Amino acid sequence: MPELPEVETIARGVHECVRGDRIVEVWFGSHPQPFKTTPLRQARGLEGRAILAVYRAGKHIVCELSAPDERTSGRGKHRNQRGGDAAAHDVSAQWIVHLGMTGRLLVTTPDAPLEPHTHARLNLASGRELRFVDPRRFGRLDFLDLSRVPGFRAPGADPLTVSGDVFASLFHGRKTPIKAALLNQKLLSGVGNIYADESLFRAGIRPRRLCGRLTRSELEGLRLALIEVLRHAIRLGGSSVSDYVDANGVRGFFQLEHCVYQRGGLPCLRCQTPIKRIVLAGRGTHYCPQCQR
DNA sequence: ATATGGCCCTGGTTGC
DNA sequence: TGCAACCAGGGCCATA
Repeated sequence: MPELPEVETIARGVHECVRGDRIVEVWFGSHPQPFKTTPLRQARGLEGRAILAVYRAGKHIVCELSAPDERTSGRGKHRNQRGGDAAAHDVSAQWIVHLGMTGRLLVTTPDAPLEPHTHARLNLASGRELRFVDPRRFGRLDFLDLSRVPGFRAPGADPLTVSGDVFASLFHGRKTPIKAALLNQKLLSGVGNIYADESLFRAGIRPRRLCGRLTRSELEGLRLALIEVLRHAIRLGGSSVSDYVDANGVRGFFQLEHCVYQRGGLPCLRCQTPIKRIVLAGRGTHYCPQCQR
């Protein structure tokens, strides 16, 4: 499941591949689930725009788009080109991609074999193609016209840049287990099941501990553990569990460094105690009963 | 207001 | 061996 490190890796890869390219033609599949904005509105909105930048916001991928170039948008071909590219670098729309559980964003050539469950194909002026593939259809696509709505903002703080004070205030006084709070995107945006379990292990904190009962120094330890885990995972290109690959179809390697996630019953890498698996907030949760208190 | 549980989906795994 | 039941889970929604 793509979380912060996987989304960061994909966004960087897509950015490198398609920055400056222009969307010439858009094809969308017939399943309605992936579309927050209707496919027709998204397709009309996307065509003719240049991709200025691609970046991660929480678990979302934001594609920043220029105003449409009337020459390539297919409509308004007869208008004059006064102004030309003057506004080409102003962000006037965003395409938002959330990968859900099994979503992939791939840069391919148009003749690459079409994978099952391909829901979106964006033909680019360079001849490349940007594809959204998602078997389980938990992913979502959205188009934001910035002349009508504000730009995308992640619902919570970014785990990599949040200060110790803000981090502590997010969890202060809450009566929910710390693991559930880590998964709450309105508090921190980007942490999912893998990195919640891994950061709690590295911080030595049991997933069921209530937020309000954690000391300030435990919270600061958790923040630093989280940053360490996320940065390490980004360096290794993310965790390839399920079918995660980056924009070029390359797998990550952080799954080889997991200490607890999906290691239920196996010996703790630090103390050999068997890793426990419980269900918390509806999610499989893994921890070492010896190392985590 | 805040926390919990059901639901959407399909592919891989398990069990008979 | 083959098929069916089960499980995984991010985010959204209804409910307590």
